[in-house]
Amino acid sequence: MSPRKRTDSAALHGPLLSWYDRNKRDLPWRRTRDPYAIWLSEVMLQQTQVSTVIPYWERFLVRFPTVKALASAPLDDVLSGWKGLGYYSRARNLHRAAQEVVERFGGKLPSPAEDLLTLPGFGRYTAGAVASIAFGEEAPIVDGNVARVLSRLFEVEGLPGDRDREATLWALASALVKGERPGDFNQALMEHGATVCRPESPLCLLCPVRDGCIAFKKGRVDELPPAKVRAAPRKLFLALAVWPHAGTLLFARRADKGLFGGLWELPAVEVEEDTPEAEATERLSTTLGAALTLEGTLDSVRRQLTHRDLTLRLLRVTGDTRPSKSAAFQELRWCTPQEAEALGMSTAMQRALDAALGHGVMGADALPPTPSAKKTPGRSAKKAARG
DNA sequence: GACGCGTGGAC
DNA sequence: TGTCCAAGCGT
Repeated sequence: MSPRKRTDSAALHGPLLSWYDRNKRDLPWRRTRDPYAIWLSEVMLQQTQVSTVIPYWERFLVRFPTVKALASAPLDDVLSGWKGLGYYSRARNLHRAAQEVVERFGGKLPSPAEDLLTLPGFGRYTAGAVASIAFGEEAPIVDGNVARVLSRLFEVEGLPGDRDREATLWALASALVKGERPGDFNQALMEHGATVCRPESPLCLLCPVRDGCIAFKKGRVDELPPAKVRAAPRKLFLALAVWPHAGTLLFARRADKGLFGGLWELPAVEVEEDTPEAEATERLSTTLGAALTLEGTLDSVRRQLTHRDLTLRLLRVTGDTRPSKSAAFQELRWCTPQEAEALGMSTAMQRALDAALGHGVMGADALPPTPSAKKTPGRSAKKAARG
């Protein structure tokens, strides 16, 4: 690090911190000093917007108030608490990490960041965030916000993922965080990126560190950082078995790895776009180890993920022998629609289930779909949270 | 180092 | 409606 950069670092720390004190949003995890609650917020915020996280964070803490409570809860309950939040391996890692914290550290999150890094789900960012915010350690962080802010301030070139670029950003963040209130400073950097130094139409006129910003000086704010190149989503077609019996439907738990890992679903097999329904039914029969009869088809449910273009085809089936286990799934279970609400399930599968129930597959005397399954809750809370 | 992994909001 | 994105981690 050159002397020039050190000077810049010192000149940025104070202004960003005092800007943060005046302008920070009132977010619920900024009202606690509980390391566990702060940790939870950091995990939920990975690749997820603040407004989405707020209601999840609050509900999750009511349900699992301490590390020990989380560690002793069944994974199914944890995944159910995570339902709809996405990136479900975060929930599995969080659960495993809580158990390790109990076993290895007596139920209290360890410090420094180096120790946190040994726990599942802790990468360099999350370890630095928890270490600085919860424990006051001078640990650097670089997330998408910080990368953008520092790229502009210091005119850091390179695409996201580039080795030299990442090293430069971490070195800058490391130099900058030295000083008073490292946790608040790290949050100031992110808050600044989220609200002022935004990806699109940054508010440079309101920027507290504009005078030191090389990109602003050179008119390159719109060029830095370069947008990451995103691969086109691949198409994925799944055939789902909708198998009603005595007020229940058959559900299956997916393998832990991969898409929707460990979550429950209407039993699914991957098919091709042009796979005939009869053949899809055959494959479901094989997968479930039970002879199925195709009774009819319901609509398809489409769902756009970042990396997948998902089409779920609902096949209404019956069979004489009802399986209770299958080699293809971790677990099978016959559940009423009400019982299914407590299962960890992706939003995509929830939509498919809602569609099936909406078509009356349970028969006339079945319960109607519950209101909670129909629309996203908490709209007003989300709006209020935007800064 | 590249890729797989979700979702709802913004525009 | 389509497109892009947002406080990363694991493999």
